[in-house]
Amino acid sequence: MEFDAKTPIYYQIEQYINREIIIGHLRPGAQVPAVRQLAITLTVNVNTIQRALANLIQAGILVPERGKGNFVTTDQKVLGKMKQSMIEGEFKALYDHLAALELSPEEMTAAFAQYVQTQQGGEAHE
Amino acid sequence: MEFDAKTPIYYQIEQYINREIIIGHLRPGAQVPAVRQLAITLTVNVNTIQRALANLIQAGILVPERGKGNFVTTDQKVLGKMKQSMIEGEFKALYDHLAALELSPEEMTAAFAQYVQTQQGGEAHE
DNA sequence: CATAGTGTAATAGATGTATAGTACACTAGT
DNA sequence: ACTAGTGTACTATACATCTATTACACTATG
Repeated sequence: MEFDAKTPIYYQIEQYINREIIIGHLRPGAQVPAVRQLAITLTVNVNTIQRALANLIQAGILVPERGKGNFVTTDQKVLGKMKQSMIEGEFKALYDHLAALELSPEEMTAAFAQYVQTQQGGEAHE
Repeated sequence: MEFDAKTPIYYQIEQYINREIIIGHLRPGAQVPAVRQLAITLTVNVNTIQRALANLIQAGILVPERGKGNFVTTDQKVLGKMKQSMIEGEFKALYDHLAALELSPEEMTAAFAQYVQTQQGGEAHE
């Protein structure tokens, strides 16, 4: 997996797992791949996986069962909040930066819509 | 100034100065505040300022004059590219993350437009 | 109870980031 | 010349992040 060199890997893994849950690749109650397996898949050290999982456990998104593994919570309230904060976080980052560039709300939406347009036409997924 | 604890301060300062240039607070040819002054204003160490400026100089956005100070380039081509990549970078980050959440292009633009709406109503600029 | 699969803990070392402090070099004004 | 204002360079220290490695604890299976 590719990581942004400017942000901690453990944090990017947290968000990656959150996305896997939101998409449905990891369903509520499902077992998360073993830490040693994740370490291989994501090409990072087990400790880094562990740190990411510890944060997700702390947040109640994953539930650990000793000797068995880590499982996605079935608490829909927690999952709903997580999804909300994930998406809002993305929007807020863009909004704040565009606001710092003194774009009006109309300009923001128009500019982003135009960008999405360009991505649709020239999809050159490498 | 407030910094995101998850990304290097020097990088956030680079982007801050880029924004100041785009907005027009720093015009082409204008002198950037002295490094020691910036260190006080942004409440960081001089070395951190220095590292950010070094990157901007490397990129041709700032032009150093020994003993005088650092100045914003008057090369419109360089400034244009910088502005373009700044805004595109913001869009790309959001687009990629929303795409990872398997939102369609229409859903993306609609969701962002809706978010901007919510920001307009409840503007509690502190 | 032995074993393989899980998570968990602890240590040591490398690297990146940020701070603190000192020193040097160039420019301009007096 | 002196001085004050610039950038620049270097060392030392502290902390966060990541890796490598080893060890331990719990669960399930045979």
